[in-house]
Amino acid sequence: MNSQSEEDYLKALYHLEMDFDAVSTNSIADYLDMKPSSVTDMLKKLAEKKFINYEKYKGTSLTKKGRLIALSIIRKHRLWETFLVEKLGFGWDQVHIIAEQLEHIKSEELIENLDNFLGNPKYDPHGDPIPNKDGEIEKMNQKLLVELKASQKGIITGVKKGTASLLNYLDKEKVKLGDSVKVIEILEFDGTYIVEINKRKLTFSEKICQNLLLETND
Amino acid sequence: MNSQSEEDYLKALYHLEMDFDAVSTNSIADYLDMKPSSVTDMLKKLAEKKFINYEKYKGTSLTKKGRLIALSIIRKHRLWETFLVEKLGFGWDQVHIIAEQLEHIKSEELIENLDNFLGNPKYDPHGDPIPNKDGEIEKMNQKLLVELKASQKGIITGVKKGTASLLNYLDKEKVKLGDSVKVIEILEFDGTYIVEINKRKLTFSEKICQNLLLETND
DNA sequence: CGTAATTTTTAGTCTTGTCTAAAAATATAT
DNA sequence: ATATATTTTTAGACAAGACTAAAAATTACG
Ligand SMILES: [Mn+2]
Ligand SMILES: [Mn+2]
Ligand SMILES: [Mn+2]
Ligand SMILES: [Mn+2]
Repeated sequence: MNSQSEEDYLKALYHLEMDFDAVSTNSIADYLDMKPSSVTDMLKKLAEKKFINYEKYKGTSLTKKGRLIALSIIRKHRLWETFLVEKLGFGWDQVHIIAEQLEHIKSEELIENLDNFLGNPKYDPHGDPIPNKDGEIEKMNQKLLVELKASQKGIITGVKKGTASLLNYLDKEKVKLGDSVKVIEILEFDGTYIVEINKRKLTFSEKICQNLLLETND
Repeated sequence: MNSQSEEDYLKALYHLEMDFDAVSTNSIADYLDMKPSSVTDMLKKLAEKKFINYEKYKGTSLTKKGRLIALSIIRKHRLWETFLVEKLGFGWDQVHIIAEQLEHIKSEELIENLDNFLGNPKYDPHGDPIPNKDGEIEKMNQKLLVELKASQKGIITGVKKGTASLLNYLDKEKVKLGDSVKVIEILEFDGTYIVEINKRKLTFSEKICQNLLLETND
């Protein structure tokens, strides 16, 4: 069984991976309002348990195992928030702190019964999608890279149909699904994108940008 | 704010004070499945906070302050149990462990809203009275079935602690909380009770009679 | 490039809540 | 009443999870 603290770290990791390219020790410390040294200690523990990929000084990312745990906590959090608003009459702005505690209650059956009681809601009171019990979560905003403007970010989720060769190209460039992309600059005269992936600057033609799918957070 | 552990100790103290006159270090250790030395440590801390009266080697008792905290935890415990049974469809015997966690969620407003949502119930699914928010709790005229003599009557209000399996048995026999019981005959040689419930004759072993709680009118 | 600034990790401390082993106090029984 | 048994407390250890201060690695800049 994972501790409350471990669960909060994994959840933080999940949210930070959405918003920023690299998840740094300091960003976690900021997010959780803790000191970076405390974060380092916990990262070691989570790496030991194979919940994250962690290399000293190199930042960190969730493993599949870790992501599933994070999603199960987020599922609980959002179901409880829904309960608090729909059934107990709380305002949408009051429920987060309480759900922060309720999300750690241990009982598979409890959360499935709660889900059914609430009528298997798809979204929480803040409009965020509720992951299902297998950790599947609706992709909120799937966009093409070409739709992004300079400084916007996204996570690579796939390519458009009939463009398998693009996958090969990405592979060769060491770009994988799940990698974060940040638009650095868009060249005006031919629509070329300069982007940053894994701290490397890459150049994508307009055609590539028209076929590369991203998940964004707006 | 008190820790989960402190709250569990205070609740244990409250329950033990009901059943026994003096609350010994060992009885608390037994109840909470901990070592007596750990209990001593915690008793010092609770005494420091003025939640208990404690003198080395002399046993302990709750102060008014401590009793109020214990009752507020018991209130939460029983309201959550009621929620789990009434709204989420859990059985009597499944809810205690989950409520053991839920009772520690911190939010005054949460518990008041839950109380209203449930229609301000007076009793939990085990027939135990729910304290109000001022820590007032109904004192029941409760007896064990084994204390009744032939021809006496009572209303089933619950079972003693740690006898969840008895609840299952009663369920199977279609015996519910609130049912009236009349003692028809007590077999002398093994203490078996023949009782009438809902116009049906049932046979209860002595052990069952030692664990079945009734409300009587004397 | 080389130095300065920043980030991250290490080393060591603290608190909470548990434990074991042993000592001290109290209770029981001859 | 004294010896024995039981209960309770003390002393010391440990794990989790936080912190501070300082060292080490990385990144940024002149
Ligand atoms: Mn939380
Ligand atoms: Mn939400
Ligand atoms: Mn509890
Ligand atoms: Mn109960």
